[in-house]
Amino acid sequence: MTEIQNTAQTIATTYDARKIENEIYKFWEDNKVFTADANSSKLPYSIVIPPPNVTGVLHMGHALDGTLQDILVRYHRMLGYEALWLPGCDHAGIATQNVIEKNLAKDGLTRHSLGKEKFLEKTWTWANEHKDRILEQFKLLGASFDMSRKRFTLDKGCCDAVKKVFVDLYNKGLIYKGSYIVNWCPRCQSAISDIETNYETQDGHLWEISYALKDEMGAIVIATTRPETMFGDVAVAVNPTDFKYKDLIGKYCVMPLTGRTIPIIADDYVDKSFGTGALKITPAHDPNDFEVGKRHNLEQIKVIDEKGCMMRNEYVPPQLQGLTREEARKKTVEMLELNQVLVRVTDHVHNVGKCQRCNTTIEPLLSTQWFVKMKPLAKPAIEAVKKGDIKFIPQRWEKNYLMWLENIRDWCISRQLWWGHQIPAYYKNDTGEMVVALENPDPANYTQDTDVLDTWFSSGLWPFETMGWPDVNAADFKKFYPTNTLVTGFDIIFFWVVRMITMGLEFTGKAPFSTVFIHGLIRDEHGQKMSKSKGNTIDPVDLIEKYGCDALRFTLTSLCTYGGQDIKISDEKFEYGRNFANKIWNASRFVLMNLTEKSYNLQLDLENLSLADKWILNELNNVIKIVNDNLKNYRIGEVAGILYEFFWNKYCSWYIELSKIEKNEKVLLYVLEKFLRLLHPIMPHITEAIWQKIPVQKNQIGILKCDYPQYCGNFVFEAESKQMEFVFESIKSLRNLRAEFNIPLGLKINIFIDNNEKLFKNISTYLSVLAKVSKVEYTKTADIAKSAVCVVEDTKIIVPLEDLIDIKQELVRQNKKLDKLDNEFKSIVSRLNNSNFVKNAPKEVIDKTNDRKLQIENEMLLVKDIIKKLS
RNA sequence: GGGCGUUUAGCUCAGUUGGUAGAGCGCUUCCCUUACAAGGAAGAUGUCGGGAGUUCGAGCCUCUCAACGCCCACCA
Repeated sequence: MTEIQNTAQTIATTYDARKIENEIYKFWEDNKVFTADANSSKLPYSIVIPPPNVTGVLHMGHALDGTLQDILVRYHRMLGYEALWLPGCDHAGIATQNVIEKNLAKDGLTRHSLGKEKFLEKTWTWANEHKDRILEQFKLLGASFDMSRKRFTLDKGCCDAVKKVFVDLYNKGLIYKGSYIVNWCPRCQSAISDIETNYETQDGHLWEISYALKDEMGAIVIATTRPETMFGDVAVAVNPTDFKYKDLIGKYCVMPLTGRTIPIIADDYVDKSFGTGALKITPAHDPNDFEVGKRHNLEQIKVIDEKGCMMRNEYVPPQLQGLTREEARKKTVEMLELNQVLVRVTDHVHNVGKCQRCNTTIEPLLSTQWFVKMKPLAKPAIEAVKKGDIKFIPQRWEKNYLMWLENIRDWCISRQLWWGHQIPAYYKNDTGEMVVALENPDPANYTQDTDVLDTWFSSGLWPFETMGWPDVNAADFKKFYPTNTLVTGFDIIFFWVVRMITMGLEFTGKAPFSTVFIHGLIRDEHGQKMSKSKGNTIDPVDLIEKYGCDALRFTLTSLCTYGGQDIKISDEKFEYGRNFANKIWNASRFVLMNLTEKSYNLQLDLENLSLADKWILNELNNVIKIVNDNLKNYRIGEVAGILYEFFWNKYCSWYIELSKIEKNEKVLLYVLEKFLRLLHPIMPHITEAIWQKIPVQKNQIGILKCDYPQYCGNFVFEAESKQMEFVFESIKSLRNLRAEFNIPLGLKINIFIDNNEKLFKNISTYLSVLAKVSKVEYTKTADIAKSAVCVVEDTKIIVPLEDLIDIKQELVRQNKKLDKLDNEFKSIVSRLNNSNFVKNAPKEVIDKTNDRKLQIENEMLLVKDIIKKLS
């Protein structure tokens, strides 16, 4: 009895995932094994995390995204790269400010009643408290973060980077300030960008309103979905080719309710067939009208304010002033009706812009904002993908990316919030003269712009601002930038990926990563997006508690497809990973329990390998090759499947079972150890835990630092593998036969074989244990009248059954088999008889078909022979 | 309006250069065989959405139709 056996026997039969996972993660942390060395001579491999919001709690999306990143990082670490996974958080401007404001509202406060200074103080306190929470949760996933490099988008380094980028872009003329129509959220009290606006289909109306012609009889009828904006009208537009209105172009009309006079103009933009063919132009409250207004040098009249209420000015009738947009619409319609200028109302379905953050209806509003000129920045970003400097996986996302960039519009980057990077523009207190600079030129006389930048402005710099940039000599920047792979969901390609690529190319001259690995979104079991309001969320922390982190990781990984399809999950699906973990645990327990001291090393004695040993080594070697190929090509789901299949159905079901009969401890251990390494990136804890228990001299602190297994020519045993497959087929056939004839397990059987005498002699002990065969005899003349027969390739396995056999049943069984063979035979023959097939098909295919034909022919002969003898 | 995706066993889905279909779950029968009942053995189940085409050969390529889903655009 050895010391190790004692140890192994104390291992519980059911895998206690949480206990072991916590121990193992602590072991890694205590030994600081995730800290990357910028001075290492190894090749770098780096990934920056898509920084989760400080407001966030871990959700399934993070779990998937984090697992995939961790797999890549751990794999490359084992391949011998200096691997860095850089963690951090995003300050998440609007999202965070909304959370704080909501908290204030509970106490009846607003940010304005609190004041900017106090509000920011409160927000910082909150952010500091929450900043580490989500990263701590990521650790529950087994994330091999380098926490020594943890970053936050509002830390000093990021602020410096943001300021430098802003100032440089401004000096290059790529940032400008101007009065344009923007998407305004009346609730957030801020401008938002185009992609932060979501459109929602709503039932509405189309109101047709009559505008009287000036100085003559008649009127022109316009159609609008937003009558309340009419007070900002500056023209009525018609299509220049519209016969109906040809004579009115250049004339004037008088607006109802206010009596203001506006011109009738012609513009191609107007669709003759929509509505009445006449369109009111409101440049201050509609993006299209804004463009029309610019073309015709029209005035811009603002009638709705930043809160979404009617303004108090000369254009808005007094009874409407101060009303909300919704109230004003109702009232305007009433007034129009009263004045008998409302010609017609029809139902009309249209799209309404909503704020991505708070779902408030967007007000297109004329406003002075900061913009980034995107066209010049987009050009190199397009090139980088077209040239292949950056590759998307799956590739189809490239099209999406290119189409968006090719049609890109300027990016509104200023937000009227308090929480974020304040814009580094300073205005002279007396003259208002503006200076854009890294620092305030003269704090006594200059005041900084109060706007802050879009959150995505700072996260767009993430891959290099976290590496020490703008100091281009920073060790991390030199070693780990550009990063290798960016892992994220498709939902933030435009928000984030595009910005990182454009900014990275502009400021570092290099693409920030070479591969963008896009995965699907996690959905609930019905395919619905998970959301708190729907109440269909699954909490990854709950899953980890219930099934274990490795189980969660394994299940998620196995559900990933190369096409990056969305992933539907339900609680029960994680039993798959948990069961696998338990299987690994118990198989390892078996191996460790059966190890004797002479096998306390991982060296194989290649001279003394059995058929089974060679088979499993050959299988392992193939798996090693396929797994490496797939990992390199981001086919990670495939890897999970291959490792599961190998371990469960090859190693456990056959090799361990065979080893109970005839054992090669060294091979048993060798294969297990290699398997643990192969699986480690996906299931890091259990593989580490078991590896630590293997009683051999180790030159690494943990499995995470071990080399990843590589294909080796010494372990190619194809012929032996084929033989083993034949053995398995034989055993399976005999088991099947036993089941069909209800032969109790306790009853051993004798068999006769008419071929492969030597092989069967060799494996008689296997047959004895695995198919309960007591005696194997070779004969060409067995009497099969009272026997059941299995035909396995070129061999008849004859099982004399005496009174256990029902001849009729056996005849049915054999005929069924013959039918099956005959079907395949016919199809093969018809193919081979087809001269075009023989002429056109490649030689290998024809050879293979011929081989198969011979094999089937042979089997059919054997089966026919049996049938003849039985009848 | 433009683009993309999906449609394969009862359910959830794989299927990588075209060579007569796979997994997990579920189901049926049997087994607590000393690693594992979160287990073991045996088994059943599919005109691969419809149609046409290319090909010796199509789940896979082309066209077309249908259903569902997503993204972009925003005719007021």
